[in-house]
Amino acid sequence: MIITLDFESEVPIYLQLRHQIVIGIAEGKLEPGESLPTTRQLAKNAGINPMTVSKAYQVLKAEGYISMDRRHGAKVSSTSLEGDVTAIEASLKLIVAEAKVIGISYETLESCMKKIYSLGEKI
Amino acid sequence: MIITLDFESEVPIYLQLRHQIVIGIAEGKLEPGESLPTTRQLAKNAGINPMTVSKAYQVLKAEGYISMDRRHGAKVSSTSLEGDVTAIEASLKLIVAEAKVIGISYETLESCMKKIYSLGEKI
DNA sequence: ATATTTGTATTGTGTGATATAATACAAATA
DNA sequence: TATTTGTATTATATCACACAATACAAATAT
Repeated sequence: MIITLDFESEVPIYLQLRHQIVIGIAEGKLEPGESLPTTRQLAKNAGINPMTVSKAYQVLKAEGYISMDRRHGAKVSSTSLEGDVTAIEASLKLIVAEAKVIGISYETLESCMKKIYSLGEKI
Repeated sequence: MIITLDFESEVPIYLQLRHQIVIGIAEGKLEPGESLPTTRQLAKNAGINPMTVSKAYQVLKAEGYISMDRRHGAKVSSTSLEGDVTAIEASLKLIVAEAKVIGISYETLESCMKKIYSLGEKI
C-alpha cells in the first residue's frame, strides 16, 4: 500500500491519508483484519508528523473503517460498517453537477463509475 | 434559486455558495445568461459579508461557470466551459469507494446517479 | 521483571484560511 | 451627476492544520 501525499494540495494531509486508505479498502488492497503501519512508521515513511497520522487513524476509527489495538496498531475493520448514505448522495450530487456542466455525458460518467467500482471486486 | 447555508458545517460558506450555484446550473434552475444576485443583495439576503459572496463569485468566474459584468453583476456563462476531468475522476473515486465499503451496491449507486443527472434535463 | 513499542495526550509554535467590519474606488448606468 | 456595481484595502478575530518535543499508560517481548 503506497501512500502518495501532495503537500501543495489544499486537502489536509491527514485527510489525504484517510482518503487513500478508504480507497485502498474499497479496492481490496487492504483486506479486513489487515494491519496498517504504526503511526510512527507511517509518519517516518511519509516524512510527516506522527500526530498527523494519528489524526487520520482517529478519523478512520470514528467512521468505523478501522479498529485500534493499543499494541498491534490499527487494523482494517472486519465487521461491515454503516455509513451515511445521505452524505454520499450529497457528494455525488455535486460531482455529477460539475461533470454535467462541463459536458460529460451520463454514459461516460457511468462507465467511469463502473470501472472504479469493479476495482478489487472478488471474482 | 434558494440558497441554504449551514454555519455549523466545516465547508466554508463561500464554497457552500459555489457548490449550490454549480448544482443550480446543472439542474437548470439557473439558465445560461441568467443574472445572479448582486454581491450585496445576496449577502444581505443570506446574512453574510459581501466579500464572502465576492469570493464565491471569483471562484465561479475562475472556473468558468459565470462571467462578471462590472455593472450588471454576475451572469451564468453561456459558452460551454472546459473542466478538469481528472479532478472529477478523483472525486468520484473516493465517493464510490466510500459507498462500496458501506455496502451500497453498484445498481443502487447507478440509479442514484441517474436520478441526479436527469434533474433539469431538457425533454 | 524489565525494556520496548504502541497510540496518544499534552504543550507550545507557526502558518494559513475563513469571515467579518468599515471604507473606498473605478466603471458603468440611470 | 447620483447611484450601483464588483472589488481592493486594511484591520481583526477565530480556527484548522502541522509541526516539535515530551511524556504517559497499556501491551508485548525478552
